[in-house]
This record gives sequence, structure tokens and C-alpha cells, in this order.
Amino acid sequence: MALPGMDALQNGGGFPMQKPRLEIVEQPKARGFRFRYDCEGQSHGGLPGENSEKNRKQKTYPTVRLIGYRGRARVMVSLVSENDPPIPHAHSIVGKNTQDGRCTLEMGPETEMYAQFPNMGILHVTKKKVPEVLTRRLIDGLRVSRGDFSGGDIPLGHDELDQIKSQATQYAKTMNLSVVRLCFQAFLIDGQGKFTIPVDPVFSQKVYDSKAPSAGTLKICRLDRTHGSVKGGDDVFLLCDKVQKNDIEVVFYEERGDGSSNPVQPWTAKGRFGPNDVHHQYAVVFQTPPYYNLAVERPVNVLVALRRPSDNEMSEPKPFTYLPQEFDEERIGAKRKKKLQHFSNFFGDGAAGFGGGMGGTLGRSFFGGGDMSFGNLLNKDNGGGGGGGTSYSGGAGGDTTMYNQLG
Amino acid sequence: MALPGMDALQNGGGFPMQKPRLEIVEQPKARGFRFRYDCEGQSHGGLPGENSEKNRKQKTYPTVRLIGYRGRARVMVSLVSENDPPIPHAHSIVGKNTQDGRCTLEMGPETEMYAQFPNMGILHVTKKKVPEVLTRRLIDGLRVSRGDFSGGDIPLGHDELDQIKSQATQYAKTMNLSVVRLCFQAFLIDGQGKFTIPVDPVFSQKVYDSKAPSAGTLKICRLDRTHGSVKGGDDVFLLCDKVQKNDIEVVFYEERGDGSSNPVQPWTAKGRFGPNDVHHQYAVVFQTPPYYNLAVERPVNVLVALRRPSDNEMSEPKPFTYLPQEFDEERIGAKRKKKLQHFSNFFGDGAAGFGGGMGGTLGRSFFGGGDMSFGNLLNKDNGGGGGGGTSYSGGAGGDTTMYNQLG
DNA sequence: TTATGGGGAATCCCCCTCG
DNA sequence: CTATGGGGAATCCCCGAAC
Repeated sequence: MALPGMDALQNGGGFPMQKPRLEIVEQPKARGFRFRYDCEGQSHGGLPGENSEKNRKQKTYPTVRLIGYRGRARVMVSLVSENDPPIPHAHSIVGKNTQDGRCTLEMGPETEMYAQFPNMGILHVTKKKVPEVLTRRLIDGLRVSRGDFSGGDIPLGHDELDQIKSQATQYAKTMNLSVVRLCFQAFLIDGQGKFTIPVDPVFSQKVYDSKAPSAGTLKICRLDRTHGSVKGGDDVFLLCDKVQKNDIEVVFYEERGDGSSNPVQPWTAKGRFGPNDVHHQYAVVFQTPPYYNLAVERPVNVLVALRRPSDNEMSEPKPFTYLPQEFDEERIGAKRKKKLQHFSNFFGDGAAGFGGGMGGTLGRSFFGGGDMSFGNLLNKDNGGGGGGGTSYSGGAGGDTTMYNQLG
Repeated sequence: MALPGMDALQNGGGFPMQKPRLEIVEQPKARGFRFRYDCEGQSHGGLPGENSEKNRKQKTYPTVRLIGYRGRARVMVSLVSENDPPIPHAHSIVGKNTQDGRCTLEMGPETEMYAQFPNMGILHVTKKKVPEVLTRRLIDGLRVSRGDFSGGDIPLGHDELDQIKSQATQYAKTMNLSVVRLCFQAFLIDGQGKFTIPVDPVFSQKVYDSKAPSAGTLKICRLDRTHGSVKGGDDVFLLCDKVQKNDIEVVFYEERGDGSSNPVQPWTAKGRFGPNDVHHQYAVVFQTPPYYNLAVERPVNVLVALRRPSDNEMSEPKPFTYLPQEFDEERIGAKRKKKLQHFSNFFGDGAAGFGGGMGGTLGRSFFGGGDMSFGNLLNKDNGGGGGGGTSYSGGAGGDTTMYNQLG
């Protein structure tokens, strides 16, 4: 009788042997999920799948499928850095079937070689503990790379330990704690009934901590007016979810509903405001940009949305209507003015604003090639600067001189 | 030669002996000063005096004066609980001349028996450390009460220590960390040149941590309109400093400038909104209340302010102008309506679906164009149609049940 | 009730501005 | 540059609706 693994690898026999591989059939939802600190307790909901329906049913969860193999296998999910090469992330996966920050499930023919991961919470490690946790992760990785699946400690020389610690400290400095990717690794069962035969890992799309100021979901909650002159310059108060004053824009654009493949670049323009018009991260006071065609004779429906330059995220749009100039003038024309003069001494005040912008990036290098073996972890090459050396710069140099739009 | 203390106590001799007492000649400023955590470092400015001018010079600081005595004395300031009986507060005074949370200065004839305390910072202890700090304070107090001014440890029995700890734990439970009072204690010099003769302590008014959500200074930063109909019901977007949604009101009132002693209770009314109209603590969307006299024929200037019911604090007011009804009607009258018909196909059905919940009634909301002389006087009209009954429900099903005012 | 979600309090960090 | 101030990030706590 053939070993189960080999049998499966031959795909039932007859076909040329196909290398088993993991496929992500449901990505984790990129935005809207909140990483939780240890102190918050667990059970605040699991990371949903990309196609999860927010409101009612239709909950989905990250799911992988093993292709080119039929038999027992174990799938392990862990967290890795947002950028390649993937390095273990300091955050942990918590919830059912988790241990040491990873979540492990078994799959087999009875699950059609699918593995779905509901109930994965992401535990947000505190900044202070990042080096400590990373050290542990590196040691774990090293052990596994040596073929030791025991989960126990492994003997490390002083040099090795020091090296790992310094490496962890290095990683800690640049690790972005508001983004992770899921790393799925499968192990096929071997002749001794142990899951030791590794399949190449696959990495999910990025998952952003919804509580992070730089990654939260953009949302326009309220607008104090939904109509304005084609000439622009109307003040609008916009209430929103948390934004950052140097990384937010108000975008006006026209919907192109006349054909899904319309090649015409639609009109867009930015509301005009400065960092000081962003009120405590929750409101923006801006002036409407002019519509591109001042001569329209009928109201024009366009859309307004928030946009975050640093990652190009956009909010759901809200409708806005541009009113023709003529329309305008009729209202504020001669007759009106006469009336107003009458009371003119009672009024007089207003507001204005400016603009700003910024960004941030990340880069890193480590973890041999694209594969997850930690083997070269301790090799000589980690001192050399050759290669990725950029560090996170988000937040520093504010900018009060650049206008989002000057008119 | 008489002892200096006794001499002084007799006030130069001749007069009947007057018991020396401390008098607070400059109270600490009650609001606007921020308590700082240890981790924030010191030197963020000292607690100012009540009459300190915010902007430029004219800085004042808490000051006491010793009455009924002329000679050397030591004045010690410490923090005590907001309510009587005063118990030592867990926060500390930090800065110059401070030790163990207290600030000590000497005074004498050369200072006219005044002592001014500039540069007192208030160190905000963390919640976790409150019991520990209070224990220390109680022990210190006990030592002093035993006449031991050494500052060292004193022998305590097990029972005593336990008692103190339990007392401290008790206090810790109810201590309000966002309010303190200053406790001024003077000690006159004795025959041995030591400051051991106590004078009755005096307590300042309450000092509130400006960073505490329940005690911060109320401030209206921006209003999206400063004019509305005497009939009320106009939507106003108000941007403010941090408020709490269940402890905030928008108050309209008329200034009574016709005599400082006018006994007439002036008109006041409250803006109408629910907790859900308080946007993340930094904005309030409310409807104007009607003016008491709907028949006025000229605009009326009133004031709007934020008010916190829990402590009756009010913000600086902003002006608001009520416009006569007639004024209103002229603008939205028959002539206008005709014009609208012209564009009616752009709205109505489209408007409803399109609007996505922004402001219910579209009828008048077209007329948003900038009226030059009136600013945005007539722009914000979505509350208009429904006789004030409509609540703003932008997007997310606002709370329409609890109103500050239903009128 | 226990998952699930979310607002905001308590704590901490760091920037700008004004001499 | 420190003194003085202030915004907001990181961490933590807890409530109210949905099961």
C-alpha cells in the first residue's frame, strides 16, 4: 500500500505529478476590522472574508484550498509583515485553534481540501513588547526550519541568540503595527502520520487595523449642504469619521454612467481647505471647487468623497448638485439686494481655508527569497545595507503651505 | 529680646493678639490648566492665577498672604480633594521648590508677608497608582501630625499600616482625578528657628483638569450659519472642542445690555438635537429654537453658547441673528417656486434616491447660491419645510427620540 | 446571555510657536 | 533653546444592541 501522501501527490496516479499548492479562495477583508489589545479581552469578532456582507448573514471568512493533493493536511495561519519579503509580524492571531499567535486547522477530502478560518482575532501587541515578541517569533521560525515541530525550546548559542535579538530589534524599529498579511502554510502528512511535508506558503492581501488613524475607513457622515454654485467657493461643513489633517482630501467627481467602458477621463476637482479646516479629525470645512463647465443651464449631479492620498483610499461618495450660474444670479439679483440693504448693518462674517498633504512608505528586507524557511536567518548577510533600507516616515513633516487646490 | 514669633504674634505689641491667618489673595485659575502625567515631562507651564491674562503679559499666580503676623514663616501648598472634608489628593505639585508633591516657600516682612506660587505643575497620577500614593500621603500626614517634620519614615505598627492602607484604598475608589483644591498651610518660626507653629490651613477654589472630558473648557469653534428664521427649525452645524454627548446643550439667549441691574429674566431657549447629533465629541448638529417673538419686523441679535448641565459651565457665546418671518417668506415665496419647476426633473425621484439621506426636503435646498450680502444666510435650508418637526437624519438613522427641547 | 461592535476615557508622545 | 501650549497617537475600558 502506498503512503497516503505519495498517493495523493500523484493525484490518483496516472497524471504527471503536480506540485501541491495552496490557493486563497477567500481573502481576508482589507479594511474595517479592528486589532485588539490584550487588555480588551478576546471575542470581539473574527476577521471576516473579503466578500462578507456587513449587515446580516452572508458572513464569509478567510479560506484556502489545497490544490493538487487529496489527503490529510494541516494548515497554519500566521501574521507577516505588509511588505515583501514577508517577515513574521509581532501581532498574534487569537481565538479558536490558536497557539503561539498562529491558527491551525486540519483539512482532508471530507472538507474538499478547503480550510476556512472563522474567529481569528488579531491581537495588537504593544509597542514596548514588539522586540520581545519578535525574538520569540524568530526563534520559533528557526526551530521549525530545523525540522523541529516540537514547540519546545531549542538550544541556541550565545552568538545565535544575540544575533536573533539584534535582528528582532531591527525589525521592531520599522514594523508597521497597523497592517498585517496572513501567511497560510500547509503541511502534508508524512509516512509516520506527522504533518511535516511543507507546501509553499501563500500570503493574503494586506489587512489594515481599522482603529489606526492612518488606516481607518473613510466615511462622510454628514454634509451641511448638498448644492452649490457651478462657480464653486461655497463653504461646506463635512462631518466624518477620523481623518488626519495632513492626509485627507475632498474630491468632487462626475459619475460616468453612459457605458461601462467609457474611455473619457471624467472630471474631478478637489475641495479647498487647509489643515486648520480639519476640525479635530472629525470635520472638514472646505470650499467647493468650481464645476468645469460654468455655462451649464441645468443643475448637474456630481459626487463628493473623502480621499486619503497616502494610500489612495476613498470613502463612499455622497451626492452633490451644482446649480447653474443663472440660477444663482436670479436669486441674488437686483430685487433681493434692495431688500437686504434694509438690514445690512446686522451682518458680516465668514471663513476661509487652505490645504495640505503628505504620505508615508515602508520598505524592508529579510527572510530568504519568497519562501518561508528561516534557514538563512542567521547567516552573515544581515549587516549589509545593500537593498531595502527605507524606513517608515509617516507623520513627521507636516505641511501647511501646499494647497489641495488653489481654485 | 523677645522671640520673633511671639513678638510678631503680638503684632508689634499693644494690640490685642490676633490669631494669624492665611488669606488667598489670588485664587488659582479654575479652568483651562492641564494636569500632566509623569511621562509628559515637566515644564509645561505653571498653574496660573484666576486673573491671569491668557494672551500676553499680566500673568498672575496663586498667592497667599499671612495676616496678623510679621516675621519669618513657611508656606506649604499641597493638593486636596475637591469636597470637604479635605483629604490629601493623589496628584502632586511639581516644579520649583517642590518635594513629595508639595510646594514650599518662605515669606517674611521683606515680601510683605505675601507668597506667590508660580510654576506649580499638577502631576496627574495614574489610576493604578492612586492607592499607593494615597498611602504615602496618609503616612506623611500622620507623621506631621505627630510633630515629626523630619520627612523620614516613622515606625508604624502592623495594625496602623493596615488601617492606613485600607483607608487609602477607600479614598482611592471615590477620588475624582480631574479636580483638586490647593491647600495652603503656614508654619511660623519657633524659638529654635524651626517652622513648627501651624496656622489654620485654607483651601482654594476647585481647579479642573482641562484635559478631562467632563471638565474641559467649552468652546464653539465654528458655526455654519449665523442667521436663521425667528420660527426656528434651521439646521446648524456647530464645531466645538471636546464635549460629551449626554452632557451638552446649545443655549440661545438675548443679551440684556440696557442696564447692569435689569431684573427682567431674559429670554433663553435651547437648540434641539439628540445624542446622535453630537458627532464624535467635536460637532453638534442642532435645530434653532424659535425666537419668543415671531412678529418682530427687524432682525434680532442674540447669542448662542454651549452649556454643560453637569457643572453649569458655559462657553463664550457667538452671535446669532434671528430674521423676521416676513423676510423669510419674501425669499421663498411664489416667484421662486415658479423658477424651480423649471428644473423639477432633476430632483424629486432622483433626489430621494440620490440624496442618500442627506437632508430630507429638497424643495428649498436649491437656493444655496451665495447671496453676497448675507453670506450663507439662506443656504442651509433643509430644516425648513416641515414646520420644525423634521429631525436631521443624515445617513445613519439619527436618534430622534431624545431631544433637549421639543418645542 | 455571550459574541460582536464601537465610542470614548486614560495615558502617553511629540509637534508647533514664541520668545 | 526652553518655556508654554496643544493636537493627536497608543492604549485601555466599558456600554448598548444583537443574539
